[in-house]
Amino acid sequence: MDEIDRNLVVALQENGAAGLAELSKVAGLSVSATAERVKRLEEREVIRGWRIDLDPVAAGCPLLAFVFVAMHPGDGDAGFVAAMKQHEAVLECHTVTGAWCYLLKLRLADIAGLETFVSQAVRGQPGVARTETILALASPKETAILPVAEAEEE
Amino acid sequence: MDEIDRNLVVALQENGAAGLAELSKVAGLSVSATAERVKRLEEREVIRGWRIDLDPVAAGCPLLAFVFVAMHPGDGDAGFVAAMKQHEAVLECHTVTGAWCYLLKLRLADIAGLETFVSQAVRGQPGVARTETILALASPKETAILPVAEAEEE
DNA sequence: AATGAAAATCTTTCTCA
DNA sequence: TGAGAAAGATTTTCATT
Repeated sequence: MDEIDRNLVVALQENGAAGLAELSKVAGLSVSATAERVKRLEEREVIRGWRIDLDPVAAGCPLLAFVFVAMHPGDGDAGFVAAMKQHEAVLECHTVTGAWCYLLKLRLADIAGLETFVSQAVRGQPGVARTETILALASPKETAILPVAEAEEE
Repeated sequence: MDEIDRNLVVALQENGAAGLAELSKVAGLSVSATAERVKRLEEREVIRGWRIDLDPVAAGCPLLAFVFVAMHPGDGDAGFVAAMKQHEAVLECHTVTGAWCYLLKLRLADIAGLETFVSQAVRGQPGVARTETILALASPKETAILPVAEAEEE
């Protein structure tokens, strides 16, 4: 990750459909050298994949909720984590500091779907002790674009 | 958003670099008809943009934190929201139900950066009454791939 | 590693249904 | 709105520095 890779990655986060002609200007390299750079970023899994930014309303999952989960101590959590990974509605599952064990980020069609999901898919899991559900009423900002640190050689 | 659009969007969420040849198989249409479909999905802003999935460690922002923010009543929050939108470290800013006003999702380089950011960029904002910071210790799942509901005509 | 040009591939446009 | 073919653009490969 030198300065050129950094510039490429910043440009591709804004516009993943940018062509090599455009990217070569960003990189200050020829088209073929730029293509080689992008290929190596993929090989090193700095770029893990290519995605689209999809409108959640159009996708039919306008409801955004966060769910804190506390587990009974002692029981392993592997089953719980595996279950969360399987559900499409679970966009994120983090282990967290503080009073709770997990924080989930969910996207669902509506409140009825949330009710069903939390009571069955989450609270139905073995080991779950308590949950707390928080609804997002609005999202002034929601991006997957990461801040990219200044270049440090790798 | 008919069944074909839905299939296209599901395929593109998995692989945004899929070519029209591959997508036309998914859609069950010719290449040109598929190209027209994708173009219309962009025009209708169902597809809002093209992105890469970037490794946060390689990007230099391995630390993930959630920050709850309570505001003093009465003061407008427009300034706070505008400030959060400007900061790259703030990936998400949601207004939420419950005891807090906002939930922020932050990505930063390290704990020192988090300390500085929360005390200055967040707690330094006019109107902020209290904050609570939660660290993610691990993220068994973190995706931006949305669940796409069964087709409903638009 | 990078360049420039040739070759291969993919996307876009256009006509017709 | 879709299919197929031609035209145009882009990506990939390769020889060279």
